[in-house]
Amino acid sequence: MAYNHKKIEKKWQVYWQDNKIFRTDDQSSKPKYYVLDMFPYPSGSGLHVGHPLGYIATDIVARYKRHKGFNVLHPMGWDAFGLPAEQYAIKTGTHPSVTTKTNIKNFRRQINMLGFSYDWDREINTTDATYVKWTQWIFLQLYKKGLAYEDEVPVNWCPELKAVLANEEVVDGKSEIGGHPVIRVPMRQWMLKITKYADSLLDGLDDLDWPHSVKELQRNWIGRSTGANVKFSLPSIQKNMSVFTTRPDTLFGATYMVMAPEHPWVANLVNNEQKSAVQEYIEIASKKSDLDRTELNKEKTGVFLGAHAVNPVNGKEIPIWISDYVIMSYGTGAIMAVPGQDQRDWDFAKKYDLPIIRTVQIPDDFDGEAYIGEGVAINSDFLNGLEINDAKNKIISWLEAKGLGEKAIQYKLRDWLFSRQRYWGEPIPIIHKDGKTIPLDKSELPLELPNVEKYEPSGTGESPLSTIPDWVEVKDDNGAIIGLRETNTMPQWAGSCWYFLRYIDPKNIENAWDKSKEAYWMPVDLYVGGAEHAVLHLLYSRFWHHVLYDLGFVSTKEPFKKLFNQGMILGEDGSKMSKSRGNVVNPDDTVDTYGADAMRLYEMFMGPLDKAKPWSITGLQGCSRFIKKLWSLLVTNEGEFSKHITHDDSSKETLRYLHNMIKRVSYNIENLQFNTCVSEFMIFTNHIQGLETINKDIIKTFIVLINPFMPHMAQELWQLSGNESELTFIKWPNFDENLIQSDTMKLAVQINGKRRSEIVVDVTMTEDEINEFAKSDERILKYLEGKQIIKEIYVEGRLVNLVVK
RNA sequence: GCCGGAGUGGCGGAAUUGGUAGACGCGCACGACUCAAACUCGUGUAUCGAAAGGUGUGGGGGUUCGAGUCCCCCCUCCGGCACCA
Repeated sequence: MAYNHKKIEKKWQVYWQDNKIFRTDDQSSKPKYYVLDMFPYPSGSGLHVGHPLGYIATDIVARYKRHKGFNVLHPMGWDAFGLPAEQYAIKTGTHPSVTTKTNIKNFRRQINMLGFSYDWDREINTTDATYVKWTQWIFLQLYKKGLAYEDEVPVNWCPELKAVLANEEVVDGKSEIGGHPVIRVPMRQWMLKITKYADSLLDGLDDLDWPHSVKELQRNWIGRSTGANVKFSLPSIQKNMSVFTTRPDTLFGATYMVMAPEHPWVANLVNNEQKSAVQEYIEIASKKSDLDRTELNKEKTGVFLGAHAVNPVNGKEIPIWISDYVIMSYGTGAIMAVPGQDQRDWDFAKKYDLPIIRTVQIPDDFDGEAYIGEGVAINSDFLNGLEINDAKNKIISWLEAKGLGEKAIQYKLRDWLFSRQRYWGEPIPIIHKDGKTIPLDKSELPLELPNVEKYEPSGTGESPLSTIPDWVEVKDDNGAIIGLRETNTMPQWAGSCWYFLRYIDPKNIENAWDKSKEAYWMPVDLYVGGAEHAVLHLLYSRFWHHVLYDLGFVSTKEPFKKLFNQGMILGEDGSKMSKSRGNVVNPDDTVDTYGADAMRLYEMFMGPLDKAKPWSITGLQGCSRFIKKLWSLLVTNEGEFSKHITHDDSSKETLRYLHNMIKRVSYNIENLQFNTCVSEFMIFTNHIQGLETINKDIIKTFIVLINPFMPHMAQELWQLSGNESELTFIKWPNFDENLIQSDTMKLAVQINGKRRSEIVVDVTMTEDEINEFAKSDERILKYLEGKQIIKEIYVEGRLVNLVVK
């Protein structure tokens, strides 16, 4: 009987669901294994074949670990707040929760059709009130710890749309919708003090089993640099200007100072003569969009303020300029310019004819401009002759002793802009009263979204919530207004910062999670998802987790022990799958035609999980062919287990194939190398295809091995073989190294490292015997004629290499 | 520019981490089955050469008995950051 994937896959999916085979016990004497997927945003367009790639991999690991005797937590849920549903609501008036519900239904159907072993009793949805409650609760923990504050920060304001836009809604300085100009305008926002955790987040990376590239990305993003703050006095306004530098050793070479155009002191510093030029420059700089700024990078511009600063090491007066190559938001918004040792300063100095003093000895063969290499200090008074590091230490001590500066650390990382002027997000649980902020009490949570008529932002750029007085105004029993609710909502990142904790205890109404359950399950053992989340999601959720750890709510500092990024599946044309290219492959069609097992198997067979690789319909057909072939090998036309499957003893050769497969498949699953596992199945199948009879126990072992990859067919075969016990929990087989050994082995014989012949020897032969045998080989003899053997190298089970002269 | 990753047959990719390069699959060719085609099965398939043999893992050097694998220089592609002082 030909393999009927539709019937069989449906049958087992219903069986798994009805019998709750994958329901996970909260506590167990078994060791735990927590394998997590990055949960999806349920978009309207559904999945394409690339989306479930990571889910297939984690499902294989989950099923494998169950065979290995682990209590496996493998949940799925929905990151359901987000812009598309809100935009759809603005367009059609459909409430986002309605859209979300529909989309989730479709996503769940698509995910289920692939036969994943999720514990659906733990399904979560970030937009459920029961979930929002705890997202808000965590926000309040951060607030109470002093990590949430309000600040005026620039946002993307589109005057035409009267709306604040997210970065992804701004393309080339214009709104994505309509192409209207977008400018940066300061607005009151909620910020989270992630910078306070910069060191903690940096240090935590060291011990994580994460891709090297992701760790590097996060390190660069945090961007820690060490140096010193140096005080320059500003005589004209009788203030001190502190600047950050990583090269305090070059202080004697600081020949001018540059401030960001937006620096608040500029207005005070500028003299009358320069006033109009400075104002004009500030004007132009403020109008530059981000794109212009990068384009104009090539040529540096700036204006002299007509004021001076005093270099603390030598008392010299140096001119102060403004230029947009200095950023207000890093350090103090001002720099000491050392053109001799910094190329940017060199370029600027050359253009405006400012003095250049080298303070590090350049090598004889140096022909560049600014010199940033190693060398001893020159032109630097008491630092002269010192290597860079020694000079740094000495000048810092000197500055500290005189009260003119100190050692300092700076980060590129900025605080997290946590508020959005949107409807479809978690309301921030804060009440404003008399200029103060009052957090809601836990008992008042969740603070739910009210129904609104319109989803557009209010004309002032505030969220649509601000247009509902009933909701905004908090009244006492007499109806008097005692406060106003915060109308900003949280960003989409909020829900995904802690969802892995809620899976542990999804129905808990007393607490976000039970502490003992958390202690049992955390950390996540394996986390698989796309590389696009390398920084933001993974940094934000680590930040929250570090805070929760410091507050004693969680038992581990780091949430994700091992991280893996699955690669992209490209279209058949080798480019990214997209509707506009028309190269999207739909999993519904694929599963319908070839079945879930074939799709799972093919996606794993395509290549290494982390690499990008193109889809190939013929490749998929190859895997489908393999499944049908294996089926027809084991099952008769009448749908019964084949008569060739007997209790006859297996040949040594077959046992060797089997145990080799067990060894390699086990090792390769542990190392997430699923493509080679599929090869192993094919090699074994090719072998048994040529046999008269096959031992039944061997086939039963084989069924366990393929179960993680092709669970539907494995279950069906398991049932046909007459097994009553549940396949999911059958013990994973061990391999016997002795059975992998053959009686004879093939060795290459090399002359001077070049392969010249091949010999078959008995495994019992000694090294000397093998060497002698190799030397007597007919093809080797002619290479030895008239030569002298100076060395004989035997590599066990591999080769003999004869070095001749 | 800086940081990270990758370059192996016609294609996707293997190679126990220094030991017979090209497993497995796709594609292709030939053969069997068929009136025929599809399916299925079998055989072959890095490359040059009639053969003996030579050459081959982006290019060039090096270490080694032996290099796809280690070291140095260079090229190309992908991802990220982008005046961070």
